[in-house]
Order: sequence, then C-alpha cells, then structure tokens
Amino acid sequence: MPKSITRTYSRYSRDAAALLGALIREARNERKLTAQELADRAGISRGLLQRIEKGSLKCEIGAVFEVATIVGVKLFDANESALTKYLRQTKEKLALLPKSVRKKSKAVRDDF
Amino acid sequence: MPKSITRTYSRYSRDAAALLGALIREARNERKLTAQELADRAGISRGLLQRIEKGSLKCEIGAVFEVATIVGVKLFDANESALTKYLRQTKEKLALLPKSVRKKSKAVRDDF
DNA sequence: GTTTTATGGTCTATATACGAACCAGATAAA
DNA sequence: TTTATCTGGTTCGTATATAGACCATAAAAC
Repeated sequence: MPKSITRTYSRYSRDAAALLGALIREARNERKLTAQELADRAGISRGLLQRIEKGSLKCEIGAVFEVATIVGVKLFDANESALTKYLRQTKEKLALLPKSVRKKSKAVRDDF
Repeated sequence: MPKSITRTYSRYSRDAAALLGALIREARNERKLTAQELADRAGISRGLLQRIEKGSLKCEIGAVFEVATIVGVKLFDANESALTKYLRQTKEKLALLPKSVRKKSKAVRDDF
C-alpha cells in the first residue's frame, strides 16, 4: 500500500462484519471457550480475535473464516458438503461464460 | 507478526473463500464490469480483486465484503434490513449472557 | 469480603498484504 | 487476418495488520 488510502466501507459490509463477529462471540460462549483458547486453536493472537469479534473489517478473511469454522458458525448458511457442491457448480458455470468482459469500442454510437 | 507464522486453513474455510470469489466473478461478468472498473468502484487495486476472485484467504475481509456488496453477492443470504435486524437481536442476546467464560478452578473434581 | 482469571486496551517490532507499474498471452471486436 | 483490451502473472517499495508483551478493569469463583 504505497499511497496512504483510507478505505470507506458500505453500511452492508460493516453490518455483515459486525454480525459475523457477534455470531462468533455467541458461539464461543456457548461452547465455553475463552478468547485465548479459541485464538490458540485458530492459530491467531487473542488481540486479533478481539478485533474479529468486534467486527473489524481490517482482518485477514482467512483468520475470520477459520475462527468461524472452529466455533461452528456457518458461512453462507451452508454446511461442508453443500458448500463443496455449490462451489463445483459455480466453477462449472463460470467455465461456460465468456473469458473476459469487453466494452463497446470507443464511444457508443447513439447519435443516429 | 513477529515470529513468521505459516497459517493453515481448514477445508471449509478454503472452500468458502473460493466460492465467494467465484460468486463475485460470476456477478461481475453478469453486470458486464471489467476487473479494473470493479476495483475502482471498490477503491482497491486490480491485483487485489484478482486475488479475491481466486479465493485467496490473505485479503482484508473489508475489501472482500465491499466488492461482494457492489456486485450484489449477498452474505448470509439476507437482505440489508434482515441483516440489520438480526444484528440487533444478536447483540441484545449477547448482552444477557455472562460477560466472560470461566473455567473450573484448577482440576475438575470428577473423582468422587 | 478475597482471590483468580477473563476481557479490553495500549504499545512496539516485524511480517506481510497492499498499490503501482510492468509484461505476455488470451480473447473479443473490427 | 489485424487491432484493441481484458486478464494473469510477475516485481518492488511501503503502509499496515499482526504477535507478543504489557496493564487495568471486570467479573466469576471461593
């Protein structure tokens, strides 16, 4: 990140991260795990787990997904087999589509 | 990250990220957006968008969510209002639970 | 009440994800 | 075909997210 950029996030993105964090915290409590225990299992620091549970958007998606998986929070409301199946279908579908998006050349001729 | 750590990710996390990336790409093609255009709208670089679409787990979750939001890929299979509503409920539920998880003192006495 | 421990926060050093600028190959349009 | 441009893949410099060590407070257990 050369040029310092302050990202802006949409309401939906912020809510989604906040919800995911809240669900993780709820699931952790249900399973009677301390923050340190869950962090250890996920291979992350306790501080990072705190930020994830707070809904921070500046976290590795891998860390967030891993924690969610450990405590049983389903992403996309899908279990493992359904996810794998849908993933395969989506990839097959993509293979049939055009490889690249192409814009109209130069200007659009709507002046006739 | 002081000590160099090579993270390991579960199959579920990897599949989830791959699916999300594939869904984003699919939605981008449907909307006839080039990678550069979508990246510009999300305020990220084209390179980062490529990694997101490939399902990389080493991306800011904020960037991924933002891109998904722009092309209309719904996280949690919920529309905006439903997400906000559920978020409020979840936070209220959390407020009722014990503030911290506490382990049995020392060893568990199961020898009686 | 006391004690223990989980949580929340700060601070520092460092690994790394990022943006930018490339290039080559693929692919769609002319 | 030729041309234009989208994509994928580098490399490099840098902003920053992270781990780890703190400390203070809160809250559960005793």
